[in-house]
Amino acid sequence: MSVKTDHRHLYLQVIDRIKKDIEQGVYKEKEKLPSEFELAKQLGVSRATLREALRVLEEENVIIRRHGVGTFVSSRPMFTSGIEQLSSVTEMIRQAGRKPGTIFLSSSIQKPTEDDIKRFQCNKEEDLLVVERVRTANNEPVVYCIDKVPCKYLPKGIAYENESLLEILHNEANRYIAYAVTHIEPLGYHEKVSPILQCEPETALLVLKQMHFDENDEPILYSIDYFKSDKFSFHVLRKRV
Amino acid sequence: MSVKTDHRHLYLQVIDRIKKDIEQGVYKEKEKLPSEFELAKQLGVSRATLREALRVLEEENVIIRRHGVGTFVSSRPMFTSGIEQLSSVTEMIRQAGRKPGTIFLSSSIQKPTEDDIKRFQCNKEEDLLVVERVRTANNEPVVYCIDKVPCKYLPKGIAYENESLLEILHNEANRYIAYAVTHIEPLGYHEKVSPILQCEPETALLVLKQMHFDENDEPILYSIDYFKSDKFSFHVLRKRV
DNA sequence: TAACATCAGATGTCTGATATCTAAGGTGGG
DNA sequence: CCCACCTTAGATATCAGACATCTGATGTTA
Repeated sequence: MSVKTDHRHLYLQVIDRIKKDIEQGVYKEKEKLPSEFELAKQLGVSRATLREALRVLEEENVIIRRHGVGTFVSSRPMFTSGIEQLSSVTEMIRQAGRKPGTIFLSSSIQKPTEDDIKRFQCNKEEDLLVVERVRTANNEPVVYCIDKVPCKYLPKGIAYENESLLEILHNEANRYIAYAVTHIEPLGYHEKVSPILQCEPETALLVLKQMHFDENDEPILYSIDYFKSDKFSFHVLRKRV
Repeated sequence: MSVKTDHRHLYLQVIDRIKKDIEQGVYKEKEKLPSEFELAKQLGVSRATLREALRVLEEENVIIRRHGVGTFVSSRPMFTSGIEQLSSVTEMIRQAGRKPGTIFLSSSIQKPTEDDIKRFQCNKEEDLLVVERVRTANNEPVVYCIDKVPCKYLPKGIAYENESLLEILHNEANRYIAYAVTHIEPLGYHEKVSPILQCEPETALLVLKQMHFDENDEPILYSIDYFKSDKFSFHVLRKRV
């Protein structure tokens, strides 16, 4: 084990450990895991804690459990990718093995629209910072972004040009974005955006409109991202209920 | 309690019970739930079982737990809707309060393509049933569907025109679709599909390409659905990892 | 008034037990 | 030889009760 102690809850560490073991091939697809008793002993945790971790992994479709039989690695474990996972555009580009970049277009202070007031649960006099950017991969424009965030969440005199907004919110304002509700729309052609992204006429756009919340469910950031569909691909795991 | 005993696992019943209580307003948004000890006593289960249920509910963003403080109803509990939930197109239309219908275009037996072989893990001589349909809402075409399913999963001499494919697979072949991996793409204009759906030139399409699996992770059904974007809206809850 | 100490109550974790399910193997009658 | 039934080992499901640790509130003291 490494020297640095992990202060996160035990069951989370167990989840990560098991995921890592599956990814690294310690347990292969469809293979049976050791029994709960045995696995708990190996990991040095109680069976109850191990079971909480397994319950989450089952929920995430990483493993399959059968009463009286055993626990198996799902034939299609899905850790990564997937639109359900919230990651910054920068991260997506980097994971695709490209060099991320940003072209800064504009930033302004605006009053909220009717929809903004609903979204942020704010009053109509509150100031919003609106930032307009183009994200590039290997210097090629791939995403057009508009971000709106109430000024009260931001420290004054920050250079939005360089850092990621998520990072500024986290580091400077101590607001950690925990999840987002994302609306998905297709767009054939956009008078302003399509030329910016140098889209061929037949290239459609995928629009993600996202309301970001922090751990306390406070609405922090609203963003609209236009993705060039020939450069990005999204997928979702859909479960029957 | 009802007479019929519930043979599903206890923790699943607890999950449903708590969800129902939240939906029916027994516990309101942001409200604190009883302590685990108290709640377990109320529900007549052990604390360990209750905790497994709470762990899943936390994973689904229905509740928020804070060590040493308590368990709270999320301010935005999301049971329903959302693209992560796998439901048939018929169901979507019905939930939107419209009358679902189907226009049957064609069905044929085809040999699998290269991609199909990979998808279904079948050999190149296996027969696939390919069905082509248009789904309507209040008699207006809204979705164009192509479904591919290996013939071996289907009984012979079935009328695909009327029933849902998912239902046929469930009732006749005893194959229950448990989940699907869905790829999302935008499409500006499709030479064949756009006219069928009577799309205005500026109306883009959202394409969902879905590989459906049963409980044993066997690939059963591949479908491509073209949604008119002005009639359908999708959203996803994205969590940070 | 501000920093510190204490305490109640909540979630986190552990231990060890029993209940129930499943697959496999044995056993006997046909 | 085969099939139906029984038994059993081993796995997950659930339980009960204990202790550990964290958090927020309250009280105390310099």
